[in-house]
Amino acid sequence: MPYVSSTACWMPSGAGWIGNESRLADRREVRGMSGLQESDQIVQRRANLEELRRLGVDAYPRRFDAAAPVHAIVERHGAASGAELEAAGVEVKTAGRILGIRSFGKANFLVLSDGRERLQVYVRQDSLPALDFDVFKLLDLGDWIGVAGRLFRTKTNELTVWASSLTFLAKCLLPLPEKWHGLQDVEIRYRQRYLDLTVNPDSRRVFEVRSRVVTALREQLIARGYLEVETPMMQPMAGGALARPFVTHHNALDMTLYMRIAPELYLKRLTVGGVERVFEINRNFRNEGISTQHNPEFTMLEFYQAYADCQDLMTLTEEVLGAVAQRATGGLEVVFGGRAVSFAAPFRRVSLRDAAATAASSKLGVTVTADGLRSREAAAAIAGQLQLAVEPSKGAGRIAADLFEALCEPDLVDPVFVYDFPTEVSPLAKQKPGDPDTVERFELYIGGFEVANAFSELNDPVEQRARFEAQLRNRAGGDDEAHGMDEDYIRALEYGMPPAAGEGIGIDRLVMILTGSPSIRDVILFPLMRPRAD
RNA sequence: GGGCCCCUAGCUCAGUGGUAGAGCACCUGACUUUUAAUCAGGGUGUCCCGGGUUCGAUCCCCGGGGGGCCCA
Repeated sequence: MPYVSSTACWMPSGAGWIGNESRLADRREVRGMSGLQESDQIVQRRANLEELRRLGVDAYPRRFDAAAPVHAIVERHGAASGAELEAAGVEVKTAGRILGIRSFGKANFLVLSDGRERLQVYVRQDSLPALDFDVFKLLDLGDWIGVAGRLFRTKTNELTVWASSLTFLAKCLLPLPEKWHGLQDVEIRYRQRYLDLTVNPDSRRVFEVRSRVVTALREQLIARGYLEVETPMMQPMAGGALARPFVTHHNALDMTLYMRIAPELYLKRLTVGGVERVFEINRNFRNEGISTQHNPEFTMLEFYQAYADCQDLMTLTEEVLGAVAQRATGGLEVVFGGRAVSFAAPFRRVSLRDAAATAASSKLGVTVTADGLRSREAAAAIAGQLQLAVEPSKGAGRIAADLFEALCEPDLVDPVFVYDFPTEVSPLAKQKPGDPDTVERFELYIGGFEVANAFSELNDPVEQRARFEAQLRNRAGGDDEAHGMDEDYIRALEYGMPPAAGEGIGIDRLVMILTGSPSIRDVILFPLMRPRAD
């Protein structure tokens, strides 16, 4: 950062400022000596700030009574003709950041933005108090101002505020990205999201859709009688999913804590406690790689419903996601990755082993059936053809799940429920009657990746202990994502958990699809980045 | 973790083994309904960092940093 050296602009007026000319001269000297320098644009902006203070203007005032935000004015009067505006004599008072200045001497135009809409302001010397016009002359792109005046339309039919007063609200000391191309550099867009939001209107829209998605999900569940709760994000052991946790430490208790990888086991404890319908929307943390579909912290909705099973949740999911898509985007159809995606119910349904067997048969030219994948030898042979790692600790179930991921996932664009998961990869789900190798579980795929995961919850404490013990054997066999033994959770089950089904929905991925965003980092305001070595 | 690609002005991007350019932004001037305003003049830079090769490196080589995409 070349421009952090001077603190002069933060000092009270006159306390340390040495004037623009000498400042410039100073800079030229400094350049050769230390390498530290400020661009002319920053010097100019600081000079304008000091000049404002010299005029007696409070450069950082407390408040401003904006009667309406810019977007409200545009929405309310955007359709009115010039004659209608003139007849009505519409006075407005609003505020925002200046994103454009077109100056003609005595006639001047500003573009004022509230982050959602832009509104033109007409500034002419003979319509403003003298001081306000002096302030106008010192404005830079990016400054925050308040404006009052009458709405009219220019010769080119642009809705415009004819300013009768102009109030300085805050200074922009650093130059903004270019107005036409916006901010393209994804690294700056993620690291300095405020700049992205300032100059790229599409970025703001993504996060407005995201907010509507979360609101709609919450409303859908509350309307169905669910209770919203918050459960621990720092846990003595990280369970409820197969993933590596982040580790931290509590000093006063001198104990190791893990950032949660899922809220599942706590929400199910609430089911034991008689909360028949419960949900939580919050962050999970998984210590794994970063990709266009993975951020180390991400937002999940998890919900549990007593007396329901996996099948019930398929229906519920179709209803809820349809309502969310409608609410967030205004329709059931979106385009993701250049392909149409429809949220219209019913969603297609296919069993995991069927999907894997069909894909293996057509893509690899082998003959394999869903039942064939129950044999470890058959499954391993196919995995070998795909150069997938087949560790000795992996049974037929894990290999079948690997095959499904490798062969099927990218093709699942329209929503599809993949059901009947191997028990081996589902330590918390209830087995199918008469089929101990398979659990009542589905994952919902949209746009080529997993968006939701649900199952009939295993509530038999003896079977749960056996599943945890199997996981411990996987861990001993080298699987560091295997689940640990959670005695406290088993004790809760021993008190009796009603039959229940539960589901998790990845909010970030759902928003990616609904906004057509190719990377999860486009829908997370501040994605994790390596720190810059400044 | 592996492969490929990127890093040049505030931003968007060109470019070359001879110390760097355009558009916007910025500065000076003109202009009373413009809107990517226009016109005239002005280039504002640690070419990501550190080594190496070379008379000379932003460019070539090696190492490092940050980012992107694909794969695991």
